[in-house]
Amino acid sequence: MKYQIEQLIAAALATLPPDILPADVPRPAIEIERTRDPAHGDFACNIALRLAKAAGRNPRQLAQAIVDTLSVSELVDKVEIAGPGFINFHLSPRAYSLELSRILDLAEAYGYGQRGAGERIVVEFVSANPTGPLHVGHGRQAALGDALAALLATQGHEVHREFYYNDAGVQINNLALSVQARARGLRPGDPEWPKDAYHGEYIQDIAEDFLARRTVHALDGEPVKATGKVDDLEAIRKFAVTYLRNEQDIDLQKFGVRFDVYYLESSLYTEGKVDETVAALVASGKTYEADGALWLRTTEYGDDKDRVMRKSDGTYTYFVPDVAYHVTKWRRGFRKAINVQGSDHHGTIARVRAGLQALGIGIPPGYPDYVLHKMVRVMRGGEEVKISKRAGSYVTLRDLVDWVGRDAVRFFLVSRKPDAEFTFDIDLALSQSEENPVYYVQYAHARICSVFRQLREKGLDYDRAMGEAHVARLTEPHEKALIRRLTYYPELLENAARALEPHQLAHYLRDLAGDFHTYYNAHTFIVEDAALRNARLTLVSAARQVIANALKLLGVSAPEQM
RNA sequence: GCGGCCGUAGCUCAGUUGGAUAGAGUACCUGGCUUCGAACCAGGUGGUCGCAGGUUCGAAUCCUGCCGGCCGCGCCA
Repeated sequence: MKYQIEQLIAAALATLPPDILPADVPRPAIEIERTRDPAHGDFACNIALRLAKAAGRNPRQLAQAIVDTLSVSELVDKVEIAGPGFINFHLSPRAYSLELSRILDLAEAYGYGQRGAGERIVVEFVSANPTGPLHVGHGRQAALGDALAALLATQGHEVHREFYYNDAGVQINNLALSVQARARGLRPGDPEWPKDAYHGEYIQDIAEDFLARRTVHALDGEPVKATGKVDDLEAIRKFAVTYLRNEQDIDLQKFGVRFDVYYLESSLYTEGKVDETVAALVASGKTYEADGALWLRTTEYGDDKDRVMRKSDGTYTYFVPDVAYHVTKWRRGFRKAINVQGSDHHGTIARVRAGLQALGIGIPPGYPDYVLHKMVRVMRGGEEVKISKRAGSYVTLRDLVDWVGRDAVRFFLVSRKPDAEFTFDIDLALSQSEENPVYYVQYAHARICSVFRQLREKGLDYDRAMGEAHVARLTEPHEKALIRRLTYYPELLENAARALEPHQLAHYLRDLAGDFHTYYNAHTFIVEDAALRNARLTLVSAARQVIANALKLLGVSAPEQM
């Protein structure tokens, strides 16, 4: 609908005589906005305000000239000039009727666009190291990343959800040593307890299963059977990593998040991609040796200092496989890559991009994109619970989902801007779980389903054709407000996808549910007048559809009864 | 010190990529179930959009400076 209004304005501008709008006046992009106040109609255009100065005319006068040349459309009832020179469009009942029909016809696909058709995007998120259970920060990332991926898919993008495992390096070695220590019966604090070892209870669990020669397996790999041989550190490492990956798989499955690809850092080494990348960087001439290490001149690409690639002990720093990994994204055909990460990692952005630039293989400077989110602080009993794997005392995602339910956690974690800090008060979530906003939205959905159940109990049927034919009967302000909100949905998806802001979806749902509840309380749907009754049922049926669609994008259920 | 992000009602947060009178929830006060589900609705109280300049028809939004908070600044990831 917005697009059609835009076309009307564009056509009018093109036919304006030069004495009103000289041909040499630069034309800004036409912006069509939703009005904030229903009295201003449905859409507003500020083009006259933006052209006024260059055209040497006052905005209202110019707006009048534009309105005079607008062609007639069945979608538009009335066009007005208001305020300093806005052109306001009031849509016709016909326009509303057509859009409600579209919602019911397209059903699950309503709101989808084709802006991203053919473009492959990889969204990387969670990417937790397999050194411990997922914590609530990972939960925020999972909720954000999954909703973002779903949002991009609505715009026609071919989206891949990807999880990158840092299953190589120092931390994994620490993990193996920790499990080994536990398997030998050591405890934290013992003289022989390894430095920097993980203390969490889960280490003990892994050690016990390793000694019991249990078999574990991760979603994408072969089962691994524990040897039970305490001196075989490599066997312990393999078992522990698979064990923890499986634990994370379980958590994510419970959270309703799936990935298309699990990418293992270790595979970058075994497949030679790390060596390949290092060789290419050396060949590029952007590296140098100093202090026994190999450095990359990342400062040439905006980093604030050069970075070590190969340490003096011969091993690589983490950012080398990171660069190699992003090369694979590019080579796998993803011309756009979005990484959802904690903002505490923002320092890595410059060096990864620098590495990709130094390779000179045509990757654009802004590749990959990042959505950074602030950490989640957890409060319990009025005190902050420290999030630390090494300390082993932190709230896991699994705990949270068990306590307040998957729907509430997902909705809650995605409902605010990623770059704002998030305080998750466990006591509050527990004690007021029924006041969580997610129930407000789900209740609207269940209530609509209930209306149709009531209809059947009264021996009536919903006649959609009759309803669509009488949408013009929906003249109450509450009805128009609900229709306006529903027809905004496609624009919302487009805006939220472009801005990479899934939280817009949560706020929209809250508003939409509010519009419905208000309407529900103000008017009875199941009335004697069949034409009006079916028109109203058409409206709430469309509302149910859009609520269900939006909830699905967030990974939240849309119950028919509560 | 340098860099990134944030600062909006008592509290938690929105603000449609610069628009019209800054909005929700919560808390507090008042009212609404003989009715399609009260897990709901209606009304009220509540603001120097951190501070000060600048840009323009127009600023919570963009620029500069300052104040305050979080994070990062390793041959850790």
